[in-house]
Amino acid sequence: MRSIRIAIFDDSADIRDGLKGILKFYPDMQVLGAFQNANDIAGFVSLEKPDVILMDITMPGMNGIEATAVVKSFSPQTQVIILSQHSDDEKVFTALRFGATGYLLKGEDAGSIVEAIRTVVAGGSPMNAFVARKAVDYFQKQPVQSSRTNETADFGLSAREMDVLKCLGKGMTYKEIAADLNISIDTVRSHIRHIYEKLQARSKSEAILIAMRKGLI
Amino acid sequence: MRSIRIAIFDDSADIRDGLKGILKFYPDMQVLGAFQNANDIAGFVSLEKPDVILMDITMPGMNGIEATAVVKSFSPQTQVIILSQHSDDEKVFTALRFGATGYLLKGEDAGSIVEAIRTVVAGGSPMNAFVARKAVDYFQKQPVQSSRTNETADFGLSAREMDVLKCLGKGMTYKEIAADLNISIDTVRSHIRHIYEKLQARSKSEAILIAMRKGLI
DNA sequence: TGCCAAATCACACAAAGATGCGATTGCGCG
DNA sequence: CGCGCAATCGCATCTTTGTGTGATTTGGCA
Repeated sequence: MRSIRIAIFDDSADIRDGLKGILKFYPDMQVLGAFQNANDIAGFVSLEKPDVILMDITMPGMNGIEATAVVKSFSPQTQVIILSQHSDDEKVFTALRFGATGYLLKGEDAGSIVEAIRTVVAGGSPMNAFVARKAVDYFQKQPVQSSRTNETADFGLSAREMDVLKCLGKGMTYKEIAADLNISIDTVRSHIRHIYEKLQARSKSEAILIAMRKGLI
Repeated sequence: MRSIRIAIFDDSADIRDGLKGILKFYPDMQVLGAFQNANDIAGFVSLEKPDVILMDITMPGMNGIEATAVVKSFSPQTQVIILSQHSDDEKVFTALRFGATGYLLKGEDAGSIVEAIRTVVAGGSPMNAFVARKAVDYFQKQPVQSSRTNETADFGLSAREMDVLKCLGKGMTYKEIAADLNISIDTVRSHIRHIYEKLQARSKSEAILIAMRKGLI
């Protein structure tokens, strides 16, 4: 069986060395190269056309997402597995849209990495479960509005305030929110006032950013 | 720690018994019941509100997808893991859209099932890699445009526009941005206008949300 | 060299949002 | 049974934002 030809792009030498060290134990995996940035990735992939690329998402210069797009344009058959620090990254979708096939989190054990490489070669998409959750949530756009109970803990926000906050998180205007929730625009104002107090925000933009950071939306 | 309360819906007695047999070995997993069809699922979930349901996708009477929708409407916090024979069906999307959180193939080993249950409880989405591939392919259906106006690539945004966008991404007002970048407020307006055109946004909130989704900030 | 695009600024007006100061209703809880 | 709080709504006022319609300068490049 032909060995799997792999390239690594990551700005951390530790990660690069770690990955190389792991893959060294597998005779059917051949590391073609490990690079600290993706600036010359076009030339490399068009020359080598690796089977799999392990791609860090944050690198100086060209980031992992742009790099993925470049890879796919020069060597469509190359499978890109993104390695990211966080799962709460909106970048998941962008990376997938730009052609990445797998999405792992740093800190997966060695076995997972190797398994992921075999999986992409076999035609699957190795996804960290928490990353996958982002994609799943994407499919479930419609809010399955639930508990009318006022014990929505999270930030002291009531259920209704959460409804409004979710609307803010979709970029809706006061008017749209009022229509959507079947209440008057003044009630929307009222809820938003309280949301601002509780989240210590001063504008819609701030409220959205805080809510996202705190995982409320 | 409270044990995880689980229900099983599958028309095959072998599968039901197999799953029960596996879960019996884990003291923190409690099987509330195992049923051969989902016809009475509404009453059951509204009464028991299980933490996790293992749901076969093909059952006589109500199928697993409809059943999932019912479950989520009566007990939104219940996590549904679909068990399917094949990964090559459309049903993946439908099931996810109707509220399923995990999607496994029959024939996963015992450890995977147990791990999947723990994963959904922890807030992740256990997905078989080949099922995940379907979802990934879905994201890649919408192809990407590569407009290269200025070298800042991403969305045709110029370097200065990116500066302004990053400020937006911090929740700053026009006035604050103007001060921060040492330009007049009208110049800020001007840049934001162009950002809105390029991102197809109509407000700060929308611009921020789009920019985050696309990985620009 | 002449055109273009980016960056800067200006003014005016309309729309949206933020805030201050209310009011009423209905529900749970001590 | 009264208290508090969530949810609803109203109005007034000011600030911020969005948009239409301009202008000037500068650097690149065909």
